[in-house]
Amino acid sequence: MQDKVLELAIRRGFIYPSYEIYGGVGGFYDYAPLGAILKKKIEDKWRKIFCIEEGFYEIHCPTIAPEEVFIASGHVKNFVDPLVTCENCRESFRADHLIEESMNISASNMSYEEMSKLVKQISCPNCGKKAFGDVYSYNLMFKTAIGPGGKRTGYLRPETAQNIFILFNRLYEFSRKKLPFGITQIGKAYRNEISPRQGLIRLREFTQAELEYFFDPRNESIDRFKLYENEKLRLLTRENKEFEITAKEAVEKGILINEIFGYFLALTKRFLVEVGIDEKRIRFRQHLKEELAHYARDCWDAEVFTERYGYIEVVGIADRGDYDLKAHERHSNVEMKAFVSYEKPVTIKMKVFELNLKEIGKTFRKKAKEIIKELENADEKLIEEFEKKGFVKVCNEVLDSRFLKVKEVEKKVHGEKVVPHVIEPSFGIDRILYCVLESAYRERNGKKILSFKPDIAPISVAVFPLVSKDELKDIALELLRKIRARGIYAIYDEKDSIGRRYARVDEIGVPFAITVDFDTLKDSTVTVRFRDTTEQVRISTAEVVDVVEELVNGKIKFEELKMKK
RNA sequence: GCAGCCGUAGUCUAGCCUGGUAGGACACUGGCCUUCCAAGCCAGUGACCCGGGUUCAAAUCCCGGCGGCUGCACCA
Repeated sequence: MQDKVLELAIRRGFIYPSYEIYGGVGGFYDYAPLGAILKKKIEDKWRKIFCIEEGFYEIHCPTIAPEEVFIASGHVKNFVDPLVTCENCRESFRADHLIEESMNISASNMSYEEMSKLVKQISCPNCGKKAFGDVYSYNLMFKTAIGPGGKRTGYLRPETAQNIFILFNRLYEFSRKKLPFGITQIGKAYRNEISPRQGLIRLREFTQAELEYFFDPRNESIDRFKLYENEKLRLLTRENKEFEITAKEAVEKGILINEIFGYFLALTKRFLVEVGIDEKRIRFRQHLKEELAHYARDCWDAEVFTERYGYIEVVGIADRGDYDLKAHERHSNVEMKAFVSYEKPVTIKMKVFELNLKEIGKTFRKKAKEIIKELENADEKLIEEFEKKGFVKVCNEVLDSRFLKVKEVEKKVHGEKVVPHVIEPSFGIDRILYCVLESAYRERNGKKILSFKPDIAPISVAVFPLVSKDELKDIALELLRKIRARGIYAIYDEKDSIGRRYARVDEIGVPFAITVDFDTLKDSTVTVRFRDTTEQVRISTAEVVDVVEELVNGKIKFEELKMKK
């Protein structure tokens, strides 16, 4: 049986298992009407915190990419598990783990052939027989073909990040060629999980919200850090120590390697709290060395404690260093660097080759271009060699003083090119949405309530006539129209008793209900009811739309409204 | 991917062993009633996961698939 939260989410239209009429497919969920609004509100909260307030911009890119992208990024090679299956009992194992455990040697750099040989000597931990087949790789990326004929291999992206790295030069230009800058993307990513389970926790198609923060590796401070430096963070370090500490202290003590980590951990916590997750359930866990992704130098996961699944990872904040930009530089032959100016230009004396281009051209013809390039980029070693021997060998040609000589030049250097480093907070929106649902779930007298924050709830307001009579209905419908005109999601219901209608909207987490009753006809006031306490206040029909808008936006709280009245 | 258990309206479930008209509760829809927290009355919609086999006859027995749960394995 499915758990209560998932059951409610499916029954009341937050999510549906996908492709049900054809038997369903594991690892895919539809966002139903209420879930789609909830997801959008969570994403908009993320945009507010990680884009608008930070001055970072969001981009949207294709979800299909040509093979080259993931060859460069390392996903084709590294996004795989070497598996081996016992021919006797059909049990599958990670081949490298098997070898490491039973032979006590490191298998991380072994080829599949080597592993296949070794694995034959190992008894199956399940049935005890030596019956392992060959080691095969299982790549978690979905493969597809671009265009007719299947000539060009493509993959569905396993993370949104690569698109941003590929666009580095464009985005650097857009950012007025200044570090640091941040670019975000909210979009779908795909991983062909071996066994997706646990509802929204492990999906084959999921939504990521990612920020790539590009910075000069020699300057790891971040101005805005002081805004969040006193935020308390619960950390679980690689050494398995768990404690609470302020962001500032964690950086000062070197637990977090720089202010940027401190800043994004604090910002992440703020986001999770603002969508309605209890801060007591949030912790940041540092990845173990062997757990790190192929691109990561360090990584802290934000984990949320759930009743259903225990601690689950909802955010990964990774220091990707210069791994990705360098990888794409190498594979695409496009330079991906930022120019960082020095505070003052530096004058340096250096030796360079002065070339006799005419002579080189005449002598080496077509090869000249290549030779010139080599000599222009010559390093100290080569120049030294020339000074010692009187000639150098470049591109298999010998060049002596007829072609070049050494001269000393003074150069004013204004700065240098650096490959920016990247710190990447990456959010799993679907998992966060589950945490939001679970955090909001309550039971009251046997009735189920989703106690969303007012600005996160999919439907913000319900409007009811106390009983289904025309004179009350007309007023209620007019209020409904006015509320909707403000861009607020509102619903109307006149069926069944008022108590039943309150219960119905409590179950989908509508925070406020307006009821038109017989007093409304006398004094033009209506009641506004708050979901979490069932308390009511009377507000004039003239004011109620403004008041409700403030309540929904969180500008005032219901308790404050109650005090005023 | 392996193993065990499971799959009946929107939900929870009876029926399955022992083959023969699939029953209930809640929810939902229409109507009546109803002056604030799942009231009542009347009427109604709605289901055997898919495919194959056995049989005169399959929700029920058998096989395969799909899906779910649990365990193992995996999870950047």
